[in-house]
Amino acid sequence: MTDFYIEHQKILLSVDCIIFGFDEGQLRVLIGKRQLDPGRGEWSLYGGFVGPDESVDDAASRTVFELTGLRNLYMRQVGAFGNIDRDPGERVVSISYYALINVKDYDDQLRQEHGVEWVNIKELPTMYSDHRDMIRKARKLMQDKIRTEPISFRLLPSLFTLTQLQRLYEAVNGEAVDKRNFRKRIKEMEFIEKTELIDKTGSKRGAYLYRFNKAAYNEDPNFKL
Amino acid sequence: MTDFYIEHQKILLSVDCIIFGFDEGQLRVLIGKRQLDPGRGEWSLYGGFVGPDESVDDAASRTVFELTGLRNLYMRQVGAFGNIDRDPGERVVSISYYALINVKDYDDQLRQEHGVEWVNIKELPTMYSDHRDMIRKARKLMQDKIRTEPISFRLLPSLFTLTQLQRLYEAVNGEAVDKRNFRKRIKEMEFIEKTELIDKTGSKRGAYLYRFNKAAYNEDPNFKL
DNA sequence: TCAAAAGTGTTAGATTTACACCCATGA
DNA sequence: TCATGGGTGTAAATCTAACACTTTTGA
Repeated sequence: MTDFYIEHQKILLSVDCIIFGFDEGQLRVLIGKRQLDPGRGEWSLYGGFVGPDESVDDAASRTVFELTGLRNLYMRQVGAFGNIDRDPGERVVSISYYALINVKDYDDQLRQEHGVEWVNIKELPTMYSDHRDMIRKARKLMQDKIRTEPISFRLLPSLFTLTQLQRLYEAVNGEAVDKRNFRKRIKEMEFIEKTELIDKTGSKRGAYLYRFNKAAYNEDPNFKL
Repeated sequence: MTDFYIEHQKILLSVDCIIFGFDEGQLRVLIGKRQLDPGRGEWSLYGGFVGPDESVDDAASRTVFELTGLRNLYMRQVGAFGNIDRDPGERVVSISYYALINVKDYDDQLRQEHGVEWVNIKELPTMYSDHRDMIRKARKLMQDKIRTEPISFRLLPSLFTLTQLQRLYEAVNGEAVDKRNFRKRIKEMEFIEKTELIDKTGSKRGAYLYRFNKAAYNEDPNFKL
């Protein structure tokens, strides 16, 4: 490879991952105490550096896989964060991504090994560098997406009740919605299929379980909430 | 500065700028023939490298200033483009930004000196590397923003007619809108002020000129189109 | 038997869309 | 005088938001 741009300086590139999960009616993010200097001990996102032989997207996927053991998650880029002094150690430009996971898919032992915790998005602590900005922006992007694309199901088990789905929307958007109006809109989307299965964990009476039919969605992708 | 992250490799970081303008009823982008190898002669966005002593945002502003001589433009990050082989010369990760300018503010001689042209967004040629993807994504982001924030005025002279404003929306969104309905919505926004001035360049009868009152907007920022 | 969550329709109000004609002027 | 773009209102249709009671069942 020729050095076409030899006169320009290179910069350290990292990725930081905002892992969203939904549990106990709350939207949560995986964060942990930073384990290296500088900033050791501060609350931080999980991240990594971009290697010379991987795309930035791949670096993000790899990092999320290291942390969660999960692949093929819904992931989107949040943006590049490039202030000069954003990293107290050295100039590092970071590109952050958010990912959606079903918390039940995440092995709790693996979580503990990485020293990360599920923190309610409404109760974020002070965080290292610009990580709080990253989370704020990721949340905003995710909110916008979840209204127009059927990605909410990535945060739920493959079978879910309508109440679970509603609670998820409420947690993401930060406000309660009317149960009847919500269900009315869900009924119009044929790719959200009612099964004959009943979930009895959430109530005595039990609630029907629904599933997202991806093939049906692809045939008639009209999603709006 | 200590080398905390010494084991990691650095990467060349560039910025690429999508400059949007509105002229003759068309949404246009500034592009030029690439003047350096590799890819010399291919249609390309104007870009630059991120220096060690500037933030990525600053690098983008600087690059846009080099090209246009304009500062304090409305600029937003489009995202990081980080495929390994996106640059045929060497590994370069690029962060793209879009900017909105009033074409009349851009000195045409400066334009020619840089060898860039205003190209209709609907008639983009084949472009260098992933620049077309950048433009597509920038346009999408801009479309979303222009519905909810009063940034359209950045693409127009400070005095404009309602027909100009309407044509701009039509060009950005790619579809015609009803004149009466459009004007009805404009009238509801008090920060779009009618002046007593008449523009006679667009018609024999002449049309009232309007202006965007930023202070009034800040007091009651309810914009929606 | 009662507490707790599941499930179900209607109506008023607000918003959006469709639509057609007269006006002023310069060429 | 006529071609061109400027300017204006109303009504139907659609969408949104508000609202309350019955059901089931385990404790």
